[in-house]
Amino acid sequence: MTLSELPLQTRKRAPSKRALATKARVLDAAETVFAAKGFDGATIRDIAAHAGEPVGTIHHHGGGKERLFHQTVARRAATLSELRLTALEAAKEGGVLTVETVLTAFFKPFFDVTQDDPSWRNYARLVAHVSTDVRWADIAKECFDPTLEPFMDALTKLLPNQSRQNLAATVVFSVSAFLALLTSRDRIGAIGGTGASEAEELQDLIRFCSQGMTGPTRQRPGVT
Amino acid sequence: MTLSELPLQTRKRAPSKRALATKARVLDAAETVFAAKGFDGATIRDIAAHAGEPVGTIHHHGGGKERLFHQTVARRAATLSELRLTALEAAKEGGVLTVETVLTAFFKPFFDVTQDDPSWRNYARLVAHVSTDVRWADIAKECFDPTLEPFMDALTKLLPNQSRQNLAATVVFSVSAFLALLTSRDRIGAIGGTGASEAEELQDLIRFCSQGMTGPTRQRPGVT
DNA sequence: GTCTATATGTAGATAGAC
DNA sequence: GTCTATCTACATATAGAC
Repeated sequence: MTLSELPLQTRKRAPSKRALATKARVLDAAETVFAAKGFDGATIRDIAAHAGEPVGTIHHHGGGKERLFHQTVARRAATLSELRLTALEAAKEGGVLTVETVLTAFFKPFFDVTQDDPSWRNYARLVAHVSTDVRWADIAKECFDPTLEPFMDALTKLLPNQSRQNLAATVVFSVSAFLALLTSRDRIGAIGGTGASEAEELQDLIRFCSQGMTGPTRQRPGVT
Repeated sequence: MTLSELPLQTRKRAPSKRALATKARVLDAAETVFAAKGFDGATIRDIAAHAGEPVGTIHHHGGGKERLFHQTVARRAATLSELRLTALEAAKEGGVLTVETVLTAFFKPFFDVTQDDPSWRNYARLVAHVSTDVRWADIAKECFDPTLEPFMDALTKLLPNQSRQNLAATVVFSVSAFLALLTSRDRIGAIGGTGASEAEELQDLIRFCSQGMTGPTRQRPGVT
C-alpha cells in the first residue's frame, strides 16, 4: 500500500469555493460507489456518473483510484473519532464508568449518525470493507486504531484481571459484531423473523459484548 | 444473482479421471485467488496461472466467473456442514448440552481444519467474503444457513426466555466474531501485543459468545 | 478548475484446431 | 477435454483545449 501512505494533500493554493464543492461531490459519489461495490468492483466511470462529473475530474480531485479510496475513508474518520472521544469524556464525567458505558461511548455515536444520515450508513459499509480486507490494513491503522486506545485503556482499568491479549481479542470480536450490525441487519431479520427496532438491536449488541467481556462469574465494577 | 441460482452441474457423461483432476486443480486455484483478492479483484487469468492451465480450461470447467465462484464456495460447504452437525450430535450424546458446548460444536470443527490444512484457511477467507458481501447472500443462504438451524434450535431450548430476534442477533454477532478470529489474528496481535496461541483465542471467543448470550437479555411480551 | 478525446492495458468470453 | 488465438468491451490514466 505504498500509494495509500503518501500524504493525501500536497499543499497548493487555496482551492476556490466551487472547486471545494466539486471535490465534495466527487467524494460523496466515491463513498456511495465504493461502499456498494468495494474497491475492485467500483470504477472511476461509475463514480463519475454518480457525481455528474466527467471522468477526468474524478482523477483530478482523486489523484488515482487508490488515493481517492484513501481520501474517501479518511474524510469522515476525524469526525467519527471526535464523536467517540467526546462520548467517552462525557461518560467519564457523567458518573461511574462501566464496561457498558464505555462500549456505548464507542458504538452509539457511530450508530446514531447512521440513523440520521444515509451517507453515514454508506460510510459504515466502507469501514466494513476497510476492516475486512487486509490490503487496507494501513488505512485502518491510520484512521481507526488511534481512537481505539483510550477505550482499551478504560476497559483495562475496568477489567484489571484480564490479560491484554484476551481484552484485545474481545475488542476485535466486539468491533466485528458492531460492523455486522451496521451492515447486515437484513440478515439478522432473515434468521430471526420480523426484526426488532434498530435501537433494540444496538442494546442487544452492547449487552452481548459487555457480558462477553465480563461474564456472569466475574464481578461487575459498577452499576449503570 | 441469477447465475448463482442456476444448478451447478447440468448432467452429462461421467467425466474422466483426468478431467476430474483438472477440475480439482481449477477449483483449488480459484479458492486461493478468490480468497486472496475477492471476487472482483480476482481474474480468470490469475486463476489459470495458479492452476497451470490455459485460460480456456478455466472457463470450460468453471462455466463463467460467477458460476466458478459459486462452485468454489459450495465445494467444501457440504463437508463443513457435516463436520458441524456431527459435532453437535456428539455433544448431545456426550452429556448435558450447554451454550458453550453448542457453540464449540459450531466453531471448533471449522477452526480445527484451518489449523491442519492451509487450503481450509483459504476457504475461511472465502466464507468471510461471502458473508460480508450482500451480492452473495443467495450463496450464503444455500451453503450455510441450513446448517445454522439445528444450532439455533438447540440454543433456543437452552435460552427459553430469549426472544428469537435477540437470539438471531447474538448468533450473527457470534458468527462475525468467529470469522474475525479466522481472518484477522494479526489484527488482534497488533492491538493486544504478543499474541496468545490460536487455541487460547478460540477459547476466548467461545467464552465471549456464550457469556454474551446468557445473562439478562431483552425479552418480548407474547413471545415464547 | 473543468471537460473532451484518446492512449494503453487487460478484462471476460468464445471459436475452432488438436 | 485441452489449448491457441482472438473478439469485444471497458478499465485506469493522461494530454491538452477551454
